[in-house]
Parts: sequence; C-alpha cells; structure tokens
Amino acid sequence: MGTKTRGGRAPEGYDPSKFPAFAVTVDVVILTMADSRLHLLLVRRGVAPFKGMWAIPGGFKRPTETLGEAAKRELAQETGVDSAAMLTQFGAYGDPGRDPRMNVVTVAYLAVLRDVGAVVAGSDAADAALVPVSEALDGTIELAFDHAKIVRDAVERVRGDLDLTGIAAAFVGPTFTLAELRTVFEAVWGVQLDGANFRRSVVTEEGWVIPTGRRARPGAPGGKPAELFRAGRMWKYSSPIRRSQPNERRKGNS
Amino acid sequence: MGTKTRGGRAPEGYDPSKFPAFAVTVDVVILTMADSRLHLLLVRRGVAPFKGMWAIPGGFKRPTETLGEAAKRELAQETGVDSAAMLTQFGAYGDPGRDPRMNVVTVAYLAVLRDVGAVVAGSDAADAALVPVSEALDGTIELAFDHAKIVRDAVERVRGDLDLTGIAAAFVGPTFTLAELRTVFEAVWGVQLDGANFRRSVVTEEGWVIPTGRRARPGAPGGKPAELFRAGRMWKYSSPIRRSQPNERRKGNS
DNA sequence: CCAAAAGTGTTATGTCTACACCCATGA
DNA sequence: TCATGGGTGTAGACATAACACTTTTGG
Repeated sequence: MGTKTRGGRAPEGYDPSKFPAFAVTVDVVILTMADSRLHLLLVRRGVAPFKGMWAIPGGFKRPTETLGEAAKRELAQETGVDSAAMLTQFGAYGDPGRDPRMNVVTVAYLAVLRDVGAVVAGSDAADAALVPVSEALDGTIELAFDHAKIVRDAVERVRGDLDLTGIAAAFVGPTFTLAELRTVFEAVWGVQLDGANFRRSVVTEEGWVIPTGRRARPGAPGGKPAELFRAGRMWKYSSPIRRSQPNERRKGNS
Repeated sequence: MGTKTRGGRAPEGYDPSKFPAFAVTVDVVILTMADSRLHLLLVRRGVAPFKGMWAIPGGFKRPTETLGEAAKRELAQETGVDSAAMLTQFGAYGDPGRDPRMNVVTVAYLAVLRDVGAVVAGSDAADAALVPVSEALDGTIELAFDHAKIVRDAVERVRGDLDLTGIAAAFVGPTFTLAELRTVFEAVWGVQLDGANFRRSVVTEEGWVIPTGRRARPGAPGGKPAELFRAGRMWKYSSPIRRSQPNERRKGNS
C-alpha cells in the first residue's frame, strides 16, 4: 500500500493522517455439493438495508485480525466448521454506493465444504438456506448488495481452480470414491465425464489421489464396490504452450 | 458485504453504525519486459514510514471511485499511461500492523505495459526505477511494507494467466513478431521454448494471434523478416481432465 | 557467400476419446 | 441370475517434442 510517494513531486491532496475512512468487511461464499449439484449457503438479512433479502454471510474485519482470520471467524460463526477448511480469497469489491449506509470495501472468500446440509438443517431454517448456485446465478433468487456478482466470481474461480488445485477434494469426505469426485467435476463444469477416462486421468496424474486399501459399500442397486481414495497433494500445471527442457539449452530454432 | 446477519441470534458485538475505520489503498504492480527479462516499476518513498525505501506505487482509494478506477488513476499518475491498459485485481492485504501508522487494507492490481523504460527515463531517475523482478523476489532489493509478498503474488498470477488469457499480448506492441511474444513466455516462465513449436501452438490455437500482412525488418545480424501479428481474442481453457461432449449424454460408463 | 533468424516438414512418441468388455455386488 | 455400477483394455484420432531443412535477410 502506502500513501502517495514519488518524493516531493505532485502532492496528492491527501495528508497521510487524514485519509478517507472505510468499513472493511469479509464475505464468504460457502459452496458445497448437495443432490449432485453445486449449492450455496445463504442467510436472510435481519437488518436494513436489504432487510429480509438473501445474502452471503459476512461481517466486519477487526483491526487485530488478518483478512484470512476474519473469513475463518465468519465461516465458523455461520457453519460451526472450525477446521482448516479450504478458504480462498478471490476478490475485493468497493464500488461507491454498494452499501447505501457507508463506504464499504469487502474482501470476498470462497469456502468449500462438505455436509453443510446438516449444519443448515440444525440451525434456524428460517434464516439460513442451502440453494443451488444456478438459482443465484440466473436471478431466481435475488441477492442483497452486489452479492450476485460476488457469487458469479466465486463460481468462476472454482471452475478455473478445479483442475489446478486440490479444491475438488474439499467437496468430498476425507475418503471418497472416484464417482463422488467425478460428480464434483461434472457439477462444477456442467458436463458429463467418462468414468473410465476420468479414473485414468486422476490416478495416473501424480499426487492427485492416493488409494486407501478400503472399498465403499455399493448402494441399493448393487454394483461393484468402489475403491476409496484420499486426497494427494493434487497439483497440476497444464498449459497450451508446453514448457520444454531440451538436453542443450536452445534459443529460437535452426 | 453486510453487517452481521442471521436474525436476532448471536449478536455480534458490532453496531452497524460503529464500525472500525480503515484506510483503503490501491497498489499497482507494474510489469514490463526490458532486456528480455521481466521488470518491475518501483518508486522510492519520500515520507515515513520506510522513507527512502523502494515500494510499488499506490495511494488511497477515494470514496467516489471504484477500486478499478483508483488503480487506473494511480497507474496514470505514475507512468502517464492512461490507456485501457491491462489491469487485473489479484489480491487484498490487510494484516494488522502492515502499516505502522494505521489500519490499512490494500487492494493490489497488476498492470502489464510495454515501453515503461521510456517513461521512467523521462521522470526523475532518483525516485523511480525499473528493476528486474528477480531482484525483488530474491531480496536483492528490499521493499517497504509487505510489498515483497505482493510482488511475489503478482508474478505468480502472471505465470498462471499467461496461457489462459491475453495478458502476454499486453507486454508487446500493438503488432509484434512471434519471437517477441515467445520472449515474454520465456521470461515469465523461465524456460526456453522451441520457436517452431511455439509458432504452431500460437497460430493454430484459434483466437490468439491474427496475421497482419506486414513483416518486421530483421535486426543487425540479418535473418528472414518476421511476420507481424496482432492480438486476437486469446482465450484458452486447458485442463488435465478433458470435457467430453459425447453424442448421447452418458453417465459413468458400462 | 556466410551467418543468422524465420518459418515449414517430418517422425517417433505420447495422450485422449470412445466404447467394448469383465468384475463384484444387492436383490 | 439379472440389473447396476466399478474398473480394465484397446484402437483410432489427435497432439507433442525434437530437430532437419528451406527461406530470406544483412554484411
């Protein structure tokens, strides 16, 4: 950050000790899988503005905590989940007038959880709900503030990160079948994936999934018991232009 | 954003009208190519704290402008570049104590330009400099505040975005040779790329570069004149797990 | 003519897709 | 034993990396 710089040239009109005051909030987009679809945790606002409208959970940052700690605190308050849940900062929003009361800049985090369903069911159903993201994206559910845009950005982030980071594993349990993991990819990307090829991609690629010896029990209709895996380091860097590591360093060609 | 929500349950200890006040600043990491290496524009701080130390340009956000507008304004102030330069928000930083004077949250932007060299040379050389990013990353140049981390994050962002967005084109002129473009990839990724294969990747992939009929004049040592291209829409979504669009929708396999 | 850089051809190797087929289970 | 999903095999299509070769310039 830092006040205006550049020596004495071009004074900025800002005295470092007289800066415009902002409220800083942290909002958390909480995503989870339910019913094979991507869902979003929303809370109903109890106070003006936008009273009674759905919004993503959030609150003021405290001067004594980091942004990440604030996000973790909000997540724990809303869901009771205290763990090292996957929390990713993905954007800051500060348009003038986005909050009619005052100047607010919000820093948005993405949290990926499993089993939020139980959490929501356990809390007061009137003011917290798990809704399909599609309904938030297409406007079926109207959101307070600029939260519609924030949710759009969050979903875009998940789509892009899914195959580059281990974020997919956060949607499923500590151990999971490849069918479960595949469902995450299918829901987030909105496509159908071939189970056979998906398995090969994911088990071939180093560091994605680690087989536990165990197998899951099949569901009602039977079927071969699926292998159970746990998450690996999951890291992958794909790219249209391949990096080459030739024997001799080459420049250009010829 | 939004005050604490969730009906009347669990009052937060925060009155919406009595929020902690923060200064919000916008910092811009300005990257450019020089001497076939990735460079970074730094300014020397003229005021405490960190007086005399190098820092990335930045300044207070005004309540009447968006974060993006603030970044654009800072960029223009520092470089004179007013154009629709590639400006990407990539992070927010708000650790307590990151600014010893007050509570500051900064939103960081990445700007990619060409020809910053001329701009820097034109200004007072004592308080602005173009330095290789490697020197900022390895600590050869010590930066004020948490700017070292901000620069690291910016470079990481460019590395990831290079082949997914059109950001590479922002490093070169409105028209460019493929050798110039390749130099960007090589500098940012720190690799050597085969010129022949690079050309194929980039001209085959739809929407990356568009041939102008013209050719560049070869340099001193001669060589065939290179074709001049301009940037296309440049978009690409690569992924380790392929999306398939089968004739019939399939689920799983069998 | 020579060196240097741009651009094209070529080939072995690897990866991906689609789908056939086998396996293990519940009912 | 039948339906259902899990898991393996595989052939053709396609993409990639490495490098030989041709083209076009400056000196």
